[in-house]
Amino acid sequence: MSDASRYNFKLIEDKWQKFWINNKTFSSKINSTKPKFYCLEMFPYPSGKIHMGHVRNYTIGDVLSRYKSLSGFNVLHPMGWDSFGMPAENAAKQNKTNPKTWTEQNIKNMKAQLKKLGLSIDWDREISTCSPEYYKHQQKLFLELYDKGLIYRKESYVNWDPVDKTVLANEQVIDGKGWRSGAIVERKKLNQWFFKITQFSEELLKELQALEEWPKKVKTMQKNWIGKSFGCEVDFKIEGSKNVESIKCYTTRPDTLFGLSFLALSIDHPISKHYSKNEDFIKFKNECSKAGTTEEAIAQAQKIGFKTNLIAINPLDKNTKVPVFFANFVLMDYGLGAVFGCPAHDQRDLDFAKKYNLNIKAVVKPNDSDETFSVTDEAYTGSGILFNSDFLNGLKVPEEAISKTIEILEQRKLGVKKTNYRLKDWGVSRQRYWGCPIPIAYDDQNNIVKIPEDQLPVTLPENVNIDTHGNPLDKEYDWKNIIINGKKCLRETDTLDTFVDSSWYFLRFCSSNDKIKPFNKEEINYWMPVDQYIGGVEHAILHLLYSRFFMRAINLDNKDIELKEPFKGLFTQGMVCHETYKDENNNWLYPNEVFSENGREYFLLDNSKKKVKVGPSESMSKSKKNTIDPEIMISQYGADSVRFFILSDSPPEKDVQWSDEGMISSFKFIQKFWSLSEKIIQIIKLENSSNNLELDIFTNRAINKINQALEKFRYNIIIATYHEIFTFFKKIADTNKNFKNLKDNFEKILIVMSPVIPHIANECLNQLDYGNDVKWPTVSKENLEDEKITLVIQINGKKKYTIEVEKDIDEEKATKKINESNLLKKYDSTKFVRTIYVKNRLINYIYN
RNA sequence: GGGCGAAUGGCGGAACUGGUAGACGCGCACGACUCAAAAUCGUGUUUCGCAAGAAGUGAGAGUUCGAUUCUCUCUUCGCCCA
Repeated sequence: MSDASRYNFKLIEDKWQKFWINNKTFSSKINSTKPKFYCLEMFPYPSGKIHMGHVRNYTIGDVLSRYKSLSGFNVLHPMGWDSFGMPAENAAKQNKTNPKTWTEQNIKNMKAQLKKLGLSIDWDREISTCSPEYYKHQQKLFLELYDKGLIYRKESYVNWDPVDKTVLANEQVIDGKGWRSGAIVERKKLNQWFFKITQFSEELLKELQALEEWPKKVKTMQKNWIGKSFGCEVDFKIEGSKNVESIKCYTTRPDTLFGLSFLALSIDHPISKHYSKNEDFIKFKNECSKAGTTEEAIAQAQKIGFKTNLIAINPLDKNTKVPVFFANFVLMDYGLGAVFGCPAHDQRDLDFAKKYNLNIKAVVKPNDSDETFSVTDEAYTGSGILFNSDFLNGLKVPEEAISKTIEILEQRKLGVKKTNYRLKDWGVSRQRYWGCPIPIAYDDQNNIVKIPEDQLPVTLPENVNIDTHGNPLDKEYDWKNIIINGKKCLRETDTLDTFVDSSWYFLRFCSSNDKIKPFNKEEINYWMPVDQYIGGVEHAILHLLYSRFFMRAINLDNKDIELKEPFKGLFTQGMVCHETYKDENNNWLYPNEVFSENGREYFLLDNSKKKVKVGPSESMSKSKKNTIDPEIMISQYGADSVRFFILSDSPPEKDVQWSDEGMISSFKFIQKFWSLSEKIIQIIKLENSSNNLELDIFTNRAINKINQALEKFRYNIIIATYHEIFTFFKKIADTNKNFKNLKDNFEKILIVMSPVIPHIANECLNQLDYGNDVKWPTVSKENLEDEKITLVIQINGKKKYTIEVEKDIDEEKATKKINESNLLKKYDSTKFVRTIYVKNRLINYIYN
């Protein structure tokens, strides 16, 4: 290939990117004459540079957006920045800059990088959650939801880092220690703001069902997260106290009541107030707070208890009296903060019982065991039959036993059936600077005061000292002290969880230029819901659940918006993976620090004698240095090549391996395609020759294949089809004949290639003098299948021969043809039983 | 421990509702061009076998004329929850 004919992607890609911006090609406006399509990818955190995960995510969305747009939809495809959050604060501490400058610089860089990918984004709708233009609306929404009673303040436990004097998110607690300071994390009670998501537990669960275009996996995950369980509240009469008459426990296993061995209460149970002066109890309570707040931390922590002098009576058996403990594994937020212990059939209870030498009585035996069945080291939680249980003996567990026991308890007024949810209210307070200020203050009596409308927005003070322990806002006295309605007040210094920012951004995109309201009715009702949402499966639970909650919260008592589910379709893409490399000292190495000649043995690039240890392919991460920089790839191979490669090797929902060979091969494809296109453009200038029917048929089928792959997100199949297209059109071009239908078919091909490789496809179309009104080609039903088909001849279900026959012929004609061919001569006709004929596919001869 | 999913050539992966397994790409081999190499183009490439042919979709069973596809058991891996 001569250099002159080489495709200059830098020139062409730059040209088209400018063209799209100058012509506002992707700007979106309400248009009632067209069907709308809202395509949204999860917006990025502005960390500084885009990574391959972004490239994959946004390429998938871009292919869909461009396809829908060419197919006649009015497409909304916006982009923004999830720009509040901890990394900005950490970076500010490290680099002595401020979070705002750092974030804005990152956005600038990343926006330029995204533009180089050639994405069809309406940049006029760009939003950034850290800008007051965005969060002022969020503060209004906060107050609205507060007025609706969906937000409240209560004391709650947090993971407390005693060194950094800060609250940690669950994922920042690693092995019970703070991720930054390494200090042992404590449980600490703080006043915090909560969103009442549990008000919608049932709705959020039930309405998952209607989300037909969501992956089943994600729906299951949400279902488990909400965790609906059926059980019952049981009343236990108490002896040994003047203050306490009875304790209510929640249980999902009332059938094991005859195995009762103790009651366990949360240290926050109302009864604990009777022990507030008991020194041993206070000691115990302190002991309990030396552990994290995650369910996992609590499950793994050693089970400890504080024995009270109370005695509980089994409601079904007055003769069984058991001790009452406070225990660290019981949580006040779940159920009633009190459970009954049945050690034989619950591992946690068993561990506890063994530690405190409590009774262990089995009441469920496996179907194949007899009355001597007992439990020693491992609790039995499987199915079976009740025994040792008086009048409950013989009931099947779980089918009849649970419901029957609840029935009896209800009849005797000893308990009530109860539904419980694992889902807890959403704590949104963060003791940090770089987040949306909560628009609340407190008067001198510590009463909650809403910031009045005319004092909104509450903007973050600038030039604060970030490099400090605890929340920097606490020390901003000028900012904190305010006057509301003539009264001195103190601002709330907590900021909002960044999940709040992303719980409604998809609404803001619909009206991102509305200065007054967060969003307006007309635009929401036109664009929403998001038709296709695309992002990583790591957000399957929290972000998506919070967004679903927000939609309902906004909807409550609001007749303007009818919508409940924000995301009609959801697609979760897989990760981009790469091998990992380590040097002899186990330091991670970047892929561009190593080289290999055979793909098996790797050496250091700057010292070819030093061998490199190759680890398994894992999702790209900065910490393991197994990253490939998209910016370098784009500058080296061009955006079209990178887009082409990132879709080529695996279906989008699965993980994809980054491969240098694959990247180069994609680049070569673009080059080859350019030469082919140049040749075809020359051929088209020649004198017309005849029509080529094969050309029509091939193009029609290829487009049909691409359509089907597009609808099913099988983007790797699209790439395979592009390769087939190339091979076919190369053969056509090699004839050097300008078939009458060549130009038309080649144009169609360029259009169906344009979603993946928009720059080169548009440039080729342009060189063919194709106008600006590009429309997706239609597929004709004719010629989708061949006139002649290959019929398979099977003997006893195994393929033996094939034979060419006309399409749709019946068995009789096919048999005649086979008999003429003498193919079956060697089979013993006396042993013949019958045939099975599947039209256009096969004929199966059955012999004995 | 529970839930969900996956397993197909040397590698990434195709295969519509049960009907020709291995599309397409990578890699590899051979050939053309070249003094030579790179690049490019062409041909071939599941395994065993010279061939005819046989076997073959993680393992084992089952349903069926026919199973990568449906059912059961097991193994391994991944994800989520604990």
